[in-house]
Order: sequence, then structure tokens, then C-alpha cells
Amino acid sequence: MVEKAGPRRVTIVDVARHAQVSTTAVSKVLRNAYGASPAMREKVQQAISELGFRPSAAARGLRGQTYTIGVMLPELRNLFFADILDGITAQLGGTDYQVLLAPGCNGEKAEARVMDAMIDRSMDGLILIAPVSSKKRLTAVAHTVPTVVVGRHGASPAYDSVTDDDVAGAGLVVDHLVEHGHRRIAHIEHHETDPVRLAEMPNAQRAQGYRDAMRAHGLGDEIDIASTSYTQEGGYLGAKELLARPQRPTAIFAGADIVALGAMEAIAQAGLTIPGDISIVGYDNSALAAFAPVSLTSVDQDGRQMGADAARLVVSRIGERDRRTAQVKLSPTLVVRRTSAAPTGAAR
Amino acid sequence: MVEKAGPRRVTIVDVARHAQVSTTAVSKVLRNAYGASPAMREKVQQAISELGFRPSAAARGLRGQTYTIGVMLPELRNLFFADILDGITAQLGGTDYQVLLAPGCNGEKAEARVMDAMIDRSMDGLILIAPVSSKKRLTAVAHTVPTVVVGRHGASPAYDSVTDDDVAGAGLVVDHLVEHGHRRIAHIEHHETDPVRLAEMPNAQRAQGYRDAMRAHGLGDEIDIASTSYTQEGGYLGAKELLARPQRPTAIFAGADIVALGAMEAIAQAGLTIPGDISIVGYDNSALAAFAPVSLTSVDQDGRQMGADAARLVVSRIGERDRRTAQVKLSPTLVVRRTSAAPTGAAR
DNA sequence: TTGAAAGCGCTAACAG
DNA sequence: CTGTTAGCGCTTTCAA
Repeated sequence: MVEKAGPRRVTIVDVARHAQVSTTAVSKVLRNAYGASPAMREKVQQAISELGFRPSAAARGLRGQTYTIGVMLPELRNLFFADILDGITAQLGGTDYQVLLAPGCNGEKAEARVMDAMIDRSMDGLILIAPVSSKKRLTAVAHTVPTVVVGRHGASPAYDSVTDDDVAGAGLVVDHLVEHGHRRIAHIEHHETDPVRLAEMPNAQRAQGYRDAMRAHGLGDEIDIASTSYTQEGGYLGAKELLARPQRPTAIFAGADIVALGAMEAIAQAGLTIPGDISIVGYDNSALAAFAPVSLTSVDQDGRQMGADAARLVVSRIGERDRRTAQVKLSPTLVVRRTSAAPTGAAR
Repeated sequence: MVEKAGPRRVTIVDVARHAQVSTTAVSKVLRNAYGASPAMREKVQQAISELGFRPSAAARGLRGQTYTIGVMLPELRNLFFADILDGITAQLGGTDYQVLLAPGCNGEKAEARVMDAMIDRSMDGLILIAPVSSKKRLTAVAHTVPTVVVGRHGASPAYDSVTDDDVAGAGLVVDHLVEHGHRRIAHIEHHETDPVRLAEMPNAQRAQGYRDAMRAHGLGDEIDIASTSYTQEGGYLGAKELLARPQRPTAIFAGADIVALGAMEAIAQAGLTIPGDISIVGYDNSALAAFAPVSLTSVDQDGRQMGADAARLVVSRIGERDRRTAQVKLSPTLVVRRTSAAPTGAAR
């Protein structure tokens, strides 16, 4: 039998009556606010636990905070995002804040819908991970609610940002491959045309870092980019394209681990071996890259740290909305595994 | 410069004034409720879009619905859950409901915290994916808010449930391996002692299905189970244990894809090849299993369908809270890839 | 069909 | 330090 709806929820009024104090007192205890004697706190706490009272976030949201942080991320299948989330939840673990995330925010339209939904629900702060929305849109959102943007370059006066140095990361990859004697190093990038995003999105920065590093090594003529997307399919198609060149590359730098996986599929289909015939390096050092059967050389971004920084910043901004914005920039490292090695004589 | 907080949000009162009607009328239009003429609807809709009004979910939650469905799932790294989520969002795409999920709910304590958080936020319905909480707890939650439990066997009068036939899935695996001539087929299970969970959790059902199928093939004496956990590490340790047997198995049935990955690592470390020396089969057919370098034979559960069913049920229960509970049970299929084959003479 | 008015549970002025 | 009271933005009786 399903009950029609249990006994009415315990409210702050019930607690106040039970503790023989005013609702204000209860409210103050709830928020650890100033102006409540230890004795009063004690009494109220006891009443709260005796009645099993839990404050309604909806009601709180109408006046004050909801103690909710919204996290928007492009997709759940990218395991790197899970690291960021771990960092966020770890940082917020001891606080009263609850993290909620919205799935399926790929594309500008879906992002708008999600950001609106979070604002409608009176969330106290937003952490936007690798958003593709226009800067104008992000700025508008940040003016409405404390916001931290993760994984997008360029300082904003409206929101804090946490990024990894993608130019340096791409440089690490090229350096590593050149050290092993590679010269024909190709890159698979996420296609980008919008000028703002060309400057701000990590994918564009990685492509730029690749170009810079190639030139720094005197390999400007060898620059070869397949422009697809940061998906498994994009990696597959990009690698197909690169393998069809008259002189195929001896190494491919994929802009993301998932792209590297697609590329590995294409390479296997072409009957080539990794790293015998061709080396491949990814980006993100997601859990995937570490899996034994994959063992992908990749750039590590310390997603946990990025998440922790983002959480710290958003809480700080909730407390002080008009402090100047901060830009946190972390340094990547290269994790060498089995997919990269010196080119063989034949391929060379 | 960060603005102190933009101009006050547009409220239902502003809309009513602008459209020259009552707030009641606006509320009715918002909810598509009975009792508003087409002309009135028209006027109100226009005012809403002119002012860019968006209803506050916090305020709505105080009286009516919040149009929010909460999804709780054990972890983000299991890609199978992403499929379920896709099904949920696809099903809810056309409706007014917004899906929000809470990360990091591993363990009974974390689950309790998350379920409470969702109830505190007046969510209209909950979808709990593979929860480990006690049945009593789940029942209590379901009495408070419409709830659908996914991936847990056993009917409840309090909540609807969506499961996949795990006994049948395990049977498919054993059948497949036996057909290829395997006899020493081992299993890595998620350790379970709680009697209720032994009957309800998918992991226990899979182990049971494995035992049943082995006996059905007259291989009762060959039953060999390593009891660890459904994690990559659990797979690694489980495989190590199985490989150390005097007579090592020729095939391992891992209870989940992630477990299979850990096992593959242990197998590679032992200098054995897959499927030459040992076949391995996973469960979930997650995106991971399909990756070229992994190419894992696995049981497919159609997570999208499970998610869609769960979403449909929760919406239906929001509309009709005291209808009898439903149990949806889907049938799994086996996807054969490169990690399973006939045992070689030597190993046999 | 429409609107006035009374809350939902909580917070924040303000008074005592 | 404590309590009274007026809303927050919406939904929902209940009259008109």
C-alpha cells in the first residue's frame, strides 16, 4: 500500500515550539549565524535531532541560499570530467553545499537551457566546465549568480576561471616525440572557426601549442593537421585522413584521449602497429589512458586539482561577490606509456 | 566590474501587470491548468516572452512542483550509467522536467545524504540507480517522493523498478564459452553478504546465474569464484587469485566491464595472451568494451531503454501516486568481440 | 472564466 | 541575546 503522502514534513515552527524558542532562533542555529547563546544552540540542536528536522531548500531559496552548487559539464563519457568532479566534491565535502549536475549539455542551446534551469532553481553558485557558449552569455550568467568557468582561457571581469596550460601541454607532446626522433608529427584537432573560441577553447590552444612547438624544433614544414572533432569518431576519421597521405606521419598527437582511441582503431584497421609503425599520444590522461590494453601516452591535467580550485573559488565568490576575479592556471605533465616510441627504420 | 546583482528578477506579478490580468491567470497558463481562455493564454504568453519571465523553481516548490527529477547513481566512471542517463534525458527531453544528478554516492551513508538532499530540494521524483541502501530506507524514501529504482531485483509495493535479467545474462556468457569448448570457466563477483542484497543486487544475481548455468552444463564441479568488488582493482586482484590456481581457468567471466579491464591487466602482467591463453567476458557492454584496443565480449543491457522506462515510470507516478507499482524486466544480449575464443590445445 | 487572498517554510529587519 | 513580523514568488482554494 502506498501512503497518500506521509505525515506533514517537520518545519522550523515545529522545532521552535518543541525547543520553546522562536523560529528566528532556530534559523540562526541552522545558519550558524551570529546572535545565539550556546545554551540556546544546544536546545535547538537537540530539538532538531529529536524531530528529525531537515530545512526545506525550496523555502530557504526564496529568501536566502539553497546551499546548492550547480555543475555543468559537456558529457559524462569523458572520464577526465569525472576527475574534476571528484575534486569539486572533495573540496565541498565538509561544507553544507550539495553538488548537483546537469547531464547532456552539448551545444550552445542545451547549455543555455541548463544554465537557466540552474538559475531558476536558485542555485548559489555555478561551475561551468568547458562551456561553448558565447562569452557574452557567460558574462550575463555570471552577473546573475557566482560563476567559475573551468577549461576556457581568457580572463573575464565577471567570472573566475581555472585552466590548464594547453599550449605547454601540446609542447610537452611534441618535445617528447622529437626527442625520440620523430619528425613527421601530425595533429588531430577539434575544428573551430569562431574567433573568440579560437582564443579561448583548449582545443584551439592545443593546436596552437603544437604549431609553436613544431616551429621551435625547426619542423614548421612538417606541420600537418587533420581537423575533425574531439570524439572517438573524429579520431577515427582524422587518422584515416592522415594515413592516406603520400608520406604518412610517424606519430600522431591527438587532442584528447578519446580522439586517440578512435585513431588507434583506424590504425589497427590499416594493419599498422602501435608504436611500431606509428606512435600516438593523447591528452587528458583519463582513466582510459591508464587501462592496460590501451596504455596511452597522454598529457595529465590534474583534474582533481582543477575541480578543487573551482569549488574553492565559487564558495569564495558566494561570500564576496564583488571581489576581483581570479585566474588559476595549472601546469600539465606528460605521462609516457606504451603507445609512443622511436620510429622504426622502415617508417622513418 | 561585477554588478552588485542585476535588476530584480522578473516575477509573476510583473507578468500579470504587463498583461493586465491576475497572477492566478498567469499561474494557470504556466501550468497549462484548466480554466483559462485562449485569448487570455495568448496575452499571458506574449507578456512572458516580452519580459523574458522564467518561473522560480524555488517558489514553485513551496506550493507545487519543482519540475525536477533527481537521479542518483553510484559513480560516473561506469560508462553503462551514462547510457541509462541518455535514456532518461531522451525520454524527458520534450517535457518541462529537468534532470539533475548527484555525484559521489558510493556507500549507504553517501546515498542517504544524497536522497535527503534531493528531498530537501523538493524534487518531484527520484530515479535511484543501483542503490545499495537497505530496502527499508528505499521504501521510506519512496513514501515521501515518487521513486523508481533501477538495477535492483525484487518487487516493492512502494516503488517501481526497472531491471535487466542478470541471471539470464550470466547464462548467455556461460553458454557462449561452453559452446567454444571451455570447461574451466571462473567468475569474478562483487562480494556480498547482506541477505537482502544477495537476493536483490545484480551482482549477486549474476553470480547465481553463473552457478545455475554451469550446473546446467554439467560443470558444477568447475565452479570457481573470486570474490572481490566491481572495480578495476577488484578485477585485477580477482584475476591474480584465479591465475594462481594449480589449474588455472581457460576463461574468466567478469561481473562488469570495468572488472574485465582490471583482469586483463593482471593477465597481461602474467605474460598470458587474450584470448589465446585465456578468454575473458565482461558485463554491461559499456562504450569501453567497444573500444578497438579493448574489444571486449560483453553482455549488453540496453541502458538507454532502462533509462527511458525509468523516466516514463517516474513521470507516471508523479501523476498518479497511488497506482500499483510496476516491475519492468528487460532481456540482455551477448555481444561477441575479440576477447573470447576457443581455448588452445595447450591450455586445454 | 476570472481574480482576491491566504499561505507554503524560511530569512531578515527591526524592536524589545 | 531573543522574539515579532513582514515578506520571498508561486499555487490554490474560494468567491464573484
